Amino acid sequence: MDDGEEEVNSNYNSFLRSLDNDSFISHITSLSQGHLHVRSQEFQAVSTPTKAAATTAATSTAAASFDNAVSSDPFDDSVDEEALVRIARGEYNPTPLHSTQLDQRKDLAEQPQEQPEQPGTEQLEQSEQLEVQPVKQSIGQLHGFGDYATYFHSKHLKQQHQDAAYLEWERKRLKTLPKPIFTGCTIFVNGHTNPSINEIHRLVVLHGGKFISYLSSKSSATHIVCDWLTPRKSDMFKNCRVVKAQWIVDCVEKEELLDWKEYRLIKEIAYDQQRLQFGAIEEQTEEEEQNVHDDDNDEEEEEESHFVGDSNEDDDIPVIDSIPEGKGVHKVKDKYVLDARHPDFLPNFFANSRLHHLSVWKADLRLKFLRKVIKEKPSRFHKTQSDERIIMHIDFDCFFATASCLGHPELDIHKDPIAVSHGSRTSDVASCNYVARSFGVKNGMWITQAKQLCPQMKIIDYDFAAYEKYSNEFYNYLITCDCFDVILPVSIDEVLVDATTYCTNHSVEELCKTIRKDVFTLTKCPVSVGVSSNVLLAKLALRRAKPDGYFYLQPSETTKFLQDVKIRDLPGIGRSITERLSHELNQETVNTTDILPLPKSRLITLFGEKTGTKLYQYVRGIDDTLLITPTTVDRKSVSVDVNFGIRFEKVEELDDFLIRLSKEMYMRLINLGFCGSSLTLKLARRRQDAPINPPKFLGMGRCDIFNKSSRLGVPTNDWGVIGNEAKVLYRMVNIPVTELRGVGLSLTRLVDIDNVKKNRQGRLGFKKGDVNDQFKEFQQQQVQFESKLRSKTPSPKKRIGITKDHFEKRPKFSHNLDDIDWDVFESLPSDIKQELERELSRRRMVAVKREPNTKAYLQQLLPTQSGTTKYVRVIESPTKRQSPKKGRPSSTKPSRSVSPVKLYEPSQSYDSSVLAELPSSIRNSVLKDVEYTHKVKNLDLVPVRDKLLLLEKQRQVEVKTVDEDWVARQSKVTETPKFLDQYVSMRDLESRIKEWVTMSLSQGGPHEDDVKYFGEYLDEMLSRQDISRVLLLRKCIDTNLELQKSKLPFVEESTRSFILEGIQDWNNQLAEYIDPKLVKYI
DNA sequence: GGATGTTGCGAGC
DNA sequence: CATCGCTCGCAACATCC
Ligand SMILES: Nc1ccn([C@H]2C[C@H](O)[C@@H](COP(=O)(O)OP(=O)(O)OP(=O)(O)O)O2)c(=O)n1
Ligand SMILES: [Mg+2]
Ligand SMILES: [Mg+2]
Repeated sequence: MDDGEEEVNSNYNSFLRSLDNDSFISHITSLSQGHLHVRSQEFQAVSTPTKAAATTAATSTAAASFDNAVSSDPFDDSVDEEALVRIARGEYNPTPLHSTQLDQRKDLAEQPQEQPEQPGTEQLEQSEQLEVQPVKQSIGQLHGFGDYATYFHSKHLKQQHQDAAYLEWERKRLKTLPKPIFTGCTIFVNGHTNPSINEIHRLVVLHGGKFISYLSSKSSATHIVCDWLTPRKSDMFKNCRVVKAQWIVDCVEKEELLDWKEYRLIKEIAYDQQRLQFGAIEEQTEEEEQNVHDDDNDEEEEEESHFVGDSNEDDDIPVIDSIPEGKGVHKVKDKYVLDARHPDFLPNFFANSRLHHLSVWKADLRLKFLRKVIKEKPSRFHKTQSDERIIMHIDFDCFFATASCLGHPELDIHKDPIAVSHGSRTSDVASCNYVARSFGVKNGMWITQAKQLCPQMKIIDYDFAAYEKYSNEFYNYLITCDCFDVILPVSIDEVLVDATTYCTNHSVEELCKTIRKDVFTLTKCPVSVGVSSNVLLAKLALRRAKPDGYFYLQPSETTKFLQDVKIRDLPGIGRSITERLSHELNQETVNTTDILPLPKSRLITLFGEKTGTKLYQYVRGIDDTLLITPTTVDRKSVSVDVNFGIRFEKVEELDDFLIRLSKEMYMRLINLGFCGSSLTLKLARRRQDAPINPPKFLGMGRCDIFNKSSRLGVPTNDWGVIGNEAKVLYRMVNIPVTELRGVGLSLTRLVDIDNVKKNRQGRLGFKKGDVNDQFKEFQQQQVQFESKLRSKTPSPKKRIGITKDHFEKRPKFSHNLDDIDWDVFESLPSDIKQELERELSRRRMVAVKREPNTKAYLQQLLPTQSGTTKYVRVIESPTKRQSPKKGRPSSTKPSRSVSPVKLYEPSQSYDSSVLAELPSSIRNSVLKDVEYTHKVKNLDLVPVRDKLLLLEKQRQVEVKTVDEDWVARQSKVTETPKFLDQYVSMRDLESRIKEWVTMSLSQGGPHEDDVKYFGEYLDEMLSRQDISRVLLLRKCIDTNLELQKSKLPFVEESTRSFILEGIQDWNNQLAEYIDPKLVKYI
């Protein structure tokens, strides 16, 4: 609408931002003295020639409106033009609407007749024939109405139907059915198990249980059967009942439903597990009001007490997925929608946050590949670094979309437009396939917009477990195929490899083809490959390779290739630099060629030493980044951020949330083995011009970011310390809780937890009196805190309060805010005033504005020693600044002298330090005790400590030193299991197999025991999800048998038939012992 | 001028 | 009716001594 207005303001704002604090205040002062015209003068002076200013204005408006149109989404995937061209050429057929629908209908109609991969037993096949008709009909009908959303429901029903038929069949066969021990249980099997998924399926159904073959947010399982979980999945399933497959077997054998907890798979994360041991005694204490308020998982809670009370409730087994309604502080509209006030919000959020998963996956991968390097001989590293290298950048095509789609056989990824998303409206499109992209849909878009562009687009669910699985396959393959000097994971779907050595005597193109073919065979997901001589060019080549292709950018073609590359596409060049450059060059889009004329020195002045140099080199296709796997994990920080669902009304709600965040942080720290000594609280505050409710449901909208950090003194992972420090930090930035849209914690200055332990031990050894030690730390904290309080002295109110912080950090202003005449300021034109206010607020120069009743604005809620809480009113003063160094005598705090302030949540302070001293292997298992202590408010901490020490003693056997053995066991993905008690590489295994096959054929076939052992070995690999290797080894046998067969014409006739018999024997044994294990992976 | 802290940007996305 | 907008490192800049 009023574009002109917008334009001016946007530019005015960037002008304001470009000023340093001093000039900024000076600017306000001059304004508030009435010189309104100064504004435009200054403005133009800064933004260079007038014409430039005009263009900039145009660009930034364009950018702004683009922003609005696309969503306020921070990501910015640009359209892949190349891909669109391909699509237009028909290589990626975007089928017209009607024909798409027809195709779908056809696919779906056929679907029910296809044999489902899952229930592979003959019984099920028979049952299929018994009763499939009605189901088929119902599916057909649903299709008729085009209701694909319910398709899976009916698929589910179909399975139930099959199961019923199977049961019927068994009844006829056996005349009677076994005891229905699993009545009321709904079982889901995850990954490879022993017995197999099919067998479990059969057993469960046979014994009265319900079996489901996939978990969705809508379906619900009472138990998840699983023998091995990736760490990531442990996280996903941490609130579920995950049991080992043996549970099923034993239940069946004993003919009763055994306590699943005896078979629990996830031990380390379930806080409450240990409670059974205490529960009998302390049952009453824990159902106090504290419990209701402070519990992280009410559902688990109840369930546990049921079991303690004794198992008489087969019928009302709580359901894993059900969201607890009603109790506690949560926001229910029509459905269960939690905001950050609800205790279940956090685990739920992280379990479903794609960005969280992506981040964690990335970190995990780095760690894994680091370990690989440690294990490997370093020889490869020193190889010819100076030569021209072959760098490949490999990336899955629309990864989430493809992977999720594999769980939706009724959809055709090549024809149907598909997007992965949680919901509708303002839900993000995480990934959309290339058909959807041909309509203009992009990753990161909101559903509303995507639907506008492509109304028939199908939305499918996330399937994080699948992404992990395919990625695992992918990475394992890369390791296994042994062609790379370096493998550097970039993300879950993306990797950089150095193939120089291999390509000295192999064709690059062939390698690309092979990789693409193999990965597709393994995962059914296409990857694209970009190849060139350095990381930069490989990355750029990848863009051209997509989708489903490869592109080899020869060094000689670099210059030509770079001509069409926009600087935005260069790695390391983001939005900010792009904007500044387009401003600088006075043109809308900037190509690499536009930068060529600029001298290096100019780029350096503009963007700084490093960035300038990098830019200078990149536009010339130069990139000397060495592709070397880092050899050390030197993590610098651990952080937990939530910028979704943050809606608080009361400070206490935030306090509770901060504690929960700290616990999350604590868990991560424990898992990573770090303590840290510097804490930063990051807050996102609704921008004053942003609506209270941002366009995105429960989103953050446009915000200003505030950071506040403090030294903790000693490295810690204690959630009590972290949480309470966070509360203190919050009280130092004066932001009303209602304005918060995002909260994050970040711990830096990390120290390896074992070092902390070592230091502590050293100290303890010297002093012995550990409790005193603790107390001293405690006091020290208190002193710190008191001095913090003291530095805030009450003083006469100002019209606009300035935080003490401001003065501490910027004491040398020549222009003080006090120079500003606020009355004149108030009378400035409202748009200008607004911009100034926003900028003031962004610079944290304004504490609280427009809050007439700010008298109590800084309430300090602190737990006191007695357990009650006290409110301390603090009014910050802009005029009086204490010298921060000298702790001043305690004169000014009348209100807060009664009792010493306790900095910690009840519990925590003691046991956590004990915890830090435990060997990492048992640390996890004691967490629940800590949690327990907290819950029951057991103030007698000594027994807990004793208990921990005892536990440590008991477990001491398990605590191995770090030797070759240990290292080998750490990396599940990259290692092969021990073969005949030896550590072996894939190469070793392959040559052994060759030997074995050759040798066995001279004896008329393999020994049965050997085949069985081989089978067990594969099982072991399978349990590590190492499917590609397993298949490789299996294939290796075939290859060698083929090899022997091919030699047959050259041997004597008698030998020939003998060998043929041997081969036959091989095949028989493989079919009996090996292939059944693999059938579902082929 | 170096050590140290804070902020903003960019990478995954 | 909704939705799951995270996490890390580095470079530039600010400040302190
Ligand atoms: N705004 C975004 C962008 C990506 N992703 C997720 C989903 C993607 O599948 C995955 C990988 O990101 P890519 O950038 O590799 O995008 P795609 O793999 O989806 O597409 P392509 O690589 O073919 O461009 O990350 C996301 O959640 N949100
Ligand atoms: Mg991808
Ligand atoms: Mg990617």
